[in-house]
Amino acid sequence: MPIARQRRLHRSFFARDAIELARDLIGKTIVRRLEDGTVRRARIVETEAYIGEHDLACHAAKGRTNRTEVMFGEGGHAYVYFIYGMHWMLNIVASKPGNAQAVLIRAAEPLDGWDVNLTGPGRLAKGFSFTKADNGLDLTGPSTYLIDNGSPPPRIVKSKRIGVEYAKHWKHRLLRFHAAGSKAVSKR
DNA sequence: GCGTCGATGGCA
DNA sequence: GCCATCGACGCG
Repeated sequence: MPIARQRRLHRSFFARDAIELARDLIGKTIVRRLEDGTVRRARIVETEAYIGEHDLACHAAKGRTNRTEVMFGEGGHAYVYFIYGMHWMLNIVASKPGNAQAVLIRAAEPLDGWDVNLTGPGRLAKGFSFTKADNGLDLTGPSTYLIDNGSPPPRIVKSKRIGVEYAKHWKHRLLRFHAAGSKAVSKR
């Protein structure tokens, strides 16, 4: 058995359409170094694509505001927002500057024996301690980044995005992706 | 195991 | 007023 090569994901990986990025992020590993030096890692198993100002489920449909500003910027940065008065959501900005797309990270499987529930976007952000302070964070930087561990990509299942009933015809689009067979996929 | 409901604050 | 959610609760 050859040893799988660990490859860091660079800017070009993120500077693509959110649909492609959302698919390709399944099976990739998030790595986050905490202030005390601890490293936490998890394998992404569920994502959703939000594909621009025309997508009524995408926050960028409201135009360029203080909240959505980072989505209009360079791919590979974190778009972190607060919702329901208590939850933070981690998104990864996709595409090129001016094209406001992002991928919501909905669930992951903790690695290295880390005992935490990362099933659902609120729990995932909480587990990794993503907050307002991380909005705009470069995810190709030293503290938080993604890697491809070289393992074969999982079979991917497509479905409708969760919680976007308000988005007119956009609610029907199959823009949610998850790894087939993972027990860590959010329940709904 | 399921459906329903309340929490709680930023946002347009 | 709504929301890219979660956990608690009641059911029988």
